[in-house]
Amino acid sequence: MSNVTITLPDGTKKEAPAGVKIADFVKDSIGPGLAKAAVFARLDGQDVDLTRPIEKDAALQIFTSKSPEALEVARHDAAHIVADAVQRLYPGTQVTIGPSIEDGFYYDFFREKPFTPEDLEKIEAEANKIVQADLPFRREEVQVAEAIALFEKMGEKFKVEIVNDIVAKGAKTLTLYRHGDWVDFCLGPHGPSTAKVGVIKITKSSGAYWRGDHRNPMLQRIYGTAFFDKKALDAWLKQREEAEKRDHRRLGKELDLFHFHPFAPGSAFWTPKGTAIYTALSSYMRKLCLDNGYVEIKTPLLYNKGLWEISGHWGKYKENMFLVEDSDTKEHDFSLKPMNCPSHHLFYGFKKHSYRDLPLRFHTQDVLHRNEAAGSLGGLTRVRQFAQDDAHIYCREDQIADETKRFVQLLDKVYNALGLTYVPKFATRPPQRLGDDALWDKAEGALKSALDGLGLKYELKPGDGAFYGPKLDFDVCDSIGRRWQLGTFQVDYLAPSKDRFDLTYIGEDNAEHRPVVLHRAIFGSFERFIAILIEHFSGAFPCWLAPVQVTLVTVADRHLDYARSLKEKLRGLGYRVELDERGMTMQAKIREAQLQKIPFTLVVGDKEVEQQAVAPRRYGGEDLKTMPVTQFVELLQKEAAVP
RNA sequence: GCCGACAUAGCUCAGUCGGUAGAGCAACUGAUUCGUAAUCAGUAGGUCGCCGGUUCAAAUCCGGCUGUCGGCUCCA
Repeated sequence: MSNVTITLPDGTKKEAPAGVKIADFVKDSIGPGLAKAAVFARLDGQDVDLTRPIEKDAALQIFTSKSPEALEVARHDAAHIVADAVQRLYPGTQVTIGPSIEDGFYYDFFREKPFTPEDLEKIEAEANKIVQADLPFRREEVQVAEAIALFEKMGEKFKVEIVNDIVAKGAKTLTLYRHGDWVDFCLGPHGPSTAKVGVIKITKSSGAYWRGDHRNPMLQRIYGTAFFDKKALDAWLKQREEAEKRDHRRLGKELDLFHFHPFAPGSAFWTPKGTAIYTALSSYMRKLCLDNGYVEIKTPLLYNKGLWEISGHWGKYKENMFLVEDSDTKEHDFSLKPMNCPSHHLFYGFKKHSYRDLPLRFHTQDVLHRNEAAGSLGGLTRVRQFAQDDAHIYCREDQIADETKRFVQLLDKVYNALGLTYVPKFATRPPQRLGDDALWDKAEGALKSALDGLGLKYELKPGDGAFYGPKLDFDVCDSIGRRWQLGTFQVDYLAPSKDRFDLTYIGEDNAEHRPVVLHRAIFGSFERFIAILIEHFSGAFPCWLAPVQVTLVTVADRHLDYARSLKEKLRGLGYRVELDERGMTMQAKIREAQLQKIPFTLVVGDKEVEQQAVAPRRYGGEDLKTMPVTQFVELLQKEAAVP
C-alpha cells in the first residue's frame, strides 16, 4: 500500500498509509491526547469528520473542544440530537432544518401543536439522555433517489423537498448522518459521538415560516445552545443574566428615562431625565453638523401622496406609512413622512443651483413615523415614531470620494467619543439595480478609494447594496459585544433623475447637470442610539450626557439653604443639578444617588458651609475630599465638556 | 401581520383546589438631624389590562380584543 504525506499546521510532514482514517492517524502519529480531544478536522481546507479516510497528500488541521469552530460543530450535533429527542417524544413530527447559529442552534419542526414550556423541558431532558448514551455519528453517502425513497417512506415531506431542490441543482449523491436510529440529510461535519457535545440547553421556542416566507406553512422552531461542559454553560447563563441587567427597557424604568403607553404603541414618552439625554445628543449632533459644512433645515411632517408617488414610496412602502384622511375629500391622500429624503429633494428644487453651491448638505432632525408590524416593536430599538440625525448631501460625481472621506471621519469622531468600536461594511451592486455598469464602477470606486485612503478595514457585502446605489453600513459593537447597524452612507443616482425629482445644477460649462445624492446618518435614530448607549454605559453615562450631572446631599437640614444656593449657582452655569430635600439620612441619599448612577454627589455639612466648599463623591464611590466650590466648578467644566 | 408566553398598587413580585387581594420598595404624615450605599413608626394606595361567557360565586376557568416579551416576516 502506498503512503500519503500529511502536512500539519506547524509545517511538520508525516507519512501514513493511504486511506488511513483521520482519527487513527491522529492517535498513532500525533498523540492519543489530541485524538481524544478532537471534534472534527480540516483536510485541505475542507471541514470533515474524523472518520474520513486520507486518500492523498493533504494538509490536516485538527479542531479540539477548545476551538470556537468545534463548538459550532458541536452545536450542529446538538441540533440533530434535539430533533431526535423531539421525534422520540412526539412521533409524527416532521423535521426540516437545524443549523448552528451565533450562540447556539435551532431546529425547525412541522407539527400541528406548538411546543409548550413543559414540552421543552422534556425535550431538553431527552436530548441530554441521548448525549449520555454516547452514540457515534455515522456518515453515509447515498444516491439521491435512495435518499428521496428513504424520506418519503419516513413521511418527511420537507426533507424530500430539500433533496429535490439539490437534485434540481445537479447533485447526484448526498450525505446522510446517523446517530443511533436517527437519520438526517446533512452536509456535516459532525463530531465523533453524541457524548462529545457535553450539555444541551433549550432556550426558547417560536414560530418560523418554512423557508422564511410568510406565505409558507408555520413551523415550530426550538432554540437551544450547547457547551462542551457544564461550567461553560453556567458562565454563559451568568453572562446572559448580566446582559439582562443592562437591558435599556429595565434601566429606562430604574433610571426613570422613558415610558410607553398602550394608546401610543411604539412611541416613547420621554421623562425630564430621558429628554435631557435626547437633547444633549441632539445639540451635540447639530453643532457637529453645522461645524462641518452642513446647514440645518426643517420640512413638513405631512405630505400629499403626490410626493410619495414621485419618490416611489406610494408603490413600495405604503403599508409602512401612516395615512391621513383629508377631511374634505374623505380620502387617505396624505401621509406622515417615514423618511426625510423626499422632502429634502423638494427643498433642493426650490431654487436653481450652481456648481458653486455644491456640495450642499441638508441636516434635519424631524420626527418620522413608520407603521412597523405590531409584532416587531420592541423597546426603543424598534419604534413607530423616531427622529434621525439625517442628512442628504447633493454633490457632483467627482465630489463623492471627498464627501465619503469627510463623512467617515465625522462618524469615526462620534463613535470614538462614545467608546463605540465599529466595522464598516461595504455593500456593492445588487443583481437587480438601476443605472449602467459604468455608473456603478464610479460610485463603488469612489467609496472604496475613500475607505482605502483612510486605512479603514472593512467587510465586503457583495450584492447587498441598495437598488439605486452602493452603500456603507457601520456595525457598532457595544460594551458586551453585541453588534448593531447604526451609521449608514448611501450613494443615490436615482432620486435626482428626470422621472423622479429632476434635480439639476448649472455647471461651469453653463449646461444642466444632475447632482448625486448621498444619504447619511451617524446615530441612525436617536431612539435606537439612546437604547444602545444606555446598554453600552449600563446607565452610567459620561457626565456630558448624564441626565443629572450633580446631586446635592446635606448632612442635616440646617445645611439646606446653602445647598439651595449651590443648586441655583450650578444650574445657572448650565449644569443639570438636583437637591434631594426629603427627610432621609445622608447615607440613604448617597445610596440613592449611586443607584441613579449620577456622576457627582456633593455632600455639604458644617465644614462646607463654613468654607464655601463641597465634598464631591464620584459615581462608584471615589471620595474627592472637601474642595472650594470654585475648584469643583472647574472640575465639572472639564468633565462635563461635550467631546 | 404570523407562532407562543405573559398582563395583580408607581416599581418588583406573592396570591394553593374558583369563595370579591398581600409583601417589600417608592409616596404621604410624624419623630429623628445623622459625614459618604438603606433611621424608626404610622397612613394611604387596586373595578386584578379591557369586553363578554361559564358558575351560587372568577384575579383564578373559557372566548375575543389591546398591550408587552421571545422569535418569524419586514427593516431605503
